[in-house]
Amino acid sequence: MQISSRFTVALHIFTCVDVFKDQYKVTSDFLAGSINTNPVIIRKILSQLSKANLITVARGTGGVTINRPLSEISFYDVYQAIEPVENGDLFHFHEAPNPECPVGRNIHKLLDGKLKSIQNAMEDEMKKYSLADLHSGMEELLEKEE
Amino acid sequence: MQISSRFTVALHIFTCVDVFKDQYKVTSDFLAGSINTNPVIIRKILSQLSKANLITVARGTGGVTINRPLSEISFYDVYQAIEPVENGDLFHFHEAPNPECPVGRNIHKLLDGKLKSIQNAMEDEMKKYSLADLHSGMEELLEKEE
DNA sequence: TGAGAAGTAACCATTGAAATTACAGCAGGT
DNA sequence: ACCTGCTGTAATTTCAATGGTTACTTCTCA
Repeated sequence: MQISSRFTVALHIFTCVDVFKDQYKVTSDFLAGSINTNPVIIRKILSQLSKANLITVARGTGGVTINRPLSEISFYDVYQAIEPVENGDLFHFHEAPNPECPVGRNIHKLLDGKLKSIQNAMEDEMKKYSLADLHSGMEELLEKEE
Repeated sequence: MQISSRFTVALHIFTCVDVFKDQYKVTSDFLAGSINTNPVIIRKILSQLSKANLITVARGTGGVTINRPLSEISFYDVYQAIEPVENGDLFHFHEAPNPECPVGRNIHKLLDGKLKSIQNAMEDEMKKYSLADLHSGMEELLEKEE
């Protein structure tokens, strides 16, 4: 099982907006062209990002702007805006284990803390990266191309 | 998106085998009763675990035994046995970004390392927990019940 | 007011998870 | 040698989520 491509698409969107914001008006069609998908898919993701106050999408005229300095938007912020994780739990349990079994009625108490710490390890690492890292990383890559 | 319940079910299975191995023959029906699911689901998971050499399932007579000391089976071992992650990559990309776009043709180079480190953070944390922790944890919980 | 763009509803196809039924194959007890 | 209980596994079904697509409404600016 994988985390849906919407997360990496969102990072792709931010990178595009950052790179092209001065040369082009960055619209959903423009982004769909770079990512090679459908504009409606992009709009749905843009909608999630703007509900999380990370970006502003101009109605009518079109175009995306980023609401905060790049260094103040982490991968985790993007992840949270995009992934509708149930209860915020990464790990899924089989519902309704048997309460008459000593193991069944205690399995949550046994596992919850440990699983949470695994999830936290991942999320904490996500907090270490920001869109500013994407900015500098992309600059380097583009220089190398020349 | 969540990691499938097969992982937590597998941990539940190990706990049951450990707790009940001396009192009962632990069969797929027995396990299905504790977890409250279908025996065939259990057998599929048992099949994955035995292919990974973590357990042995007795044909004919039935019953599950764990192949190694509990302290030598980590959550990560179980996770790897259970989750058929494509290429081992936790994060999914949208296929075929536009190679004519400077961002599109560099997005993988830009993100791959960072995403890998996030995945590694999770997997490393998984390696910190073993079935021995489940054994001691469950003992504590059962004592409290009395 | 018209053009371009976002918002969104309504579909559809595909995929994977989980459940279920059915049956063949195996091993131990009698 | 057979019966019983259990595993292995195929086939099917249901359900939800993802991703794609079309179509239409709404908005803003020139």
